[in-house]
Amino acid sequence: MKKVRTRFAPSPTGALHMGNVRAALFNYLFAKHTEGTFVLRIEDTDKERSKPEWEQDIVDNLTWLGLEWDEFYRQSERTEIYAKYLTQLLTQGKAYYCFCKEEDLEAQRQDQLSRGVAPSYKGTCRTLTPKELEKNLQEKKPCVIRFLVPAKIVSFHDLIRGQVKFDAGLMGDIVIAKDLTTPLYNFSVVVDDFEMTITHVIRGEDHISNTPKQILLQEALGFTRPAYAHLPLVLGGDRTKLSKRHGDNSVTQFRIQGYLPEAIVNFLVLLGWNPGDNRELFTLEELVKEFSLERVHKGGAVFNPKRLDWINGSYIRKKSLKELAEFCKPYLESAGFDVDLPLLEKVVSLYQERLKKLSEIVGFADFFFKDKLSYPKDMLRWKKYTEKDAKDALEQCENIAASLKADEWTKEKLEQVFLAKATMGDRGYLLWPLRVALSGKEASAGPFEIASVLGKEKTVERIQEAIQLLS
RNA sequence: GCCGCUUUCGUCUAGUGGCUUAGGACGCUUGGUUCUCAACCAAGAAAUCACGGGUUCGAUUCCCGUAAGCGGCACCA
Repeated sequence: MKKVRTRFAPSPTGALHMGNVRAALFNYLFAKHTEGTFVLRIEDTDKERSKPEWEQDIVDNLTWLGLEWDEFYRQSERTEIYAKYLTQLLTQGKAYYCFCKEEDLEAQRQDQLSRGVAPSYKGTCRTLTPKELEKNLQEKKPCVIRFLVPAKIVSFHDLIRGQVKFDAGLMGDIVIAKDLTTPLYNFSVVVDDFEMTITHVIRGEDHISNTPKQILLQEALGFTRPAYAHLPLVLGGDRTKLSKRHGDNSVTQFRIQGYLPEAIVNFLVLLGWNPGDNRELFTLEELVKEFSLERVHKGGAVFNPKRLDWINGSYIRKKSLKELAEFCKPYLESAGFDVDLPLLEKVVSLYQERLKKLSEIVGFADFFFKDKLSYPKDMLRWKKYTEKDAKDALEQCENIAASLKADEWTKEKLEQVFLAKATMGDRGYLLWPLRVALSGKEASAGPFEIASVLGKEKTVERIQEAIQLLS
């Protein structure tokens, strides 16, 4: 059997977004599943809209996600190849120059639309005589190159959808290039997929109506036809195609918020695919082993951020403390804290199971890095107890803390000693004010956990500050 | 408007004619644990399988319509 070759072909006209990544991922998985080749092809034929920084964004994020490509191409570097095939079509009479003005075309389109006909080019320049053509070219009239679309029914087998049929007679002669050195999407794709011997074209469903155009072009050029698989769309909450309207869905944005690459991959693969059993969590390697196009869905899937959070949280819980500390460090630093890694490891151990995304570490654990805490006095009071009770509890804490030796300063020992020595109604009587005094928050890790990380000196200091607040 | 695709709990989905009183996960609710928040455990609510008609002894599963939704209809990709 022929070796599988797939490609991910983004255009660098914007940041890589989640919809793109899902397409990239499925191409990657399908190729790697059969030990095939995964090609990254930058489709930068649109000179105005393509920008190097967007290409960089694509490259960086794919790398970060672990979707490494085996071959890399840039369409802007392949103009001679397109020119060659363009000339071929022109000389064979399968393509022709069109001198129609854009505004005329637009008027035509509007007219067709209002009459309820499918808008398509009528083929005015198809019948230009050689003399007219010569004259127009000599006068350097603005023109484009159109493909003479044969009026026939095009049908193809889609690996996900089965047989799909289109009537090419309805689409009119499409523009395939602005000139010999400026090919357009539908043309460059066909040439490249052939030249790069792509065996499987796996792309979003939004390309399904481009497929017949590309097939006709292949036939005109004498190319072989790759297999097609059109993926269901990734949708926003309103069930329309995921786009800027739904907010910033760039990979970079998710990365900044502290989503892990393995979580993004795991989340995305489950949008339109499943292994057929109840498993939910997969590594990229497992996915490579399990993936198959047969199990890909037909219907679009809504991007559900809550589910991403859950998956991300479960990956965060799998990280070692060392890794997690390193991941969290930049967030605290950009919040203005000086971060010592060994300390951070301890801090992170308290919050590992609470984090849904790395950026949350700042809101959870900032109090470990602050010199002075600030919180309302009333926060120290717990439920039925009074401020006086809180003060009493804290004074007991101060005494107990002061009595402990430095080498006894562990979570277990602290808990044991505090609970044994203090006189209290219920645990909350002591634990709530102590926890608030140490963290300045209504929700946090337990007071003894915090104290063990904070150390004796800082713990006593914060207890005293709380007492003062209550005095 | 035309062409195409799609349709199982709010969401992601299992399900390939009887094993289904339609299963799992996220989210949600309640309880356990508990000083709080998470995590964890347990329980619960949540889908007349879009609708109508066939085929069949029997349809979520097969066929045909209808509806709705979405996608495409560029000198963007």
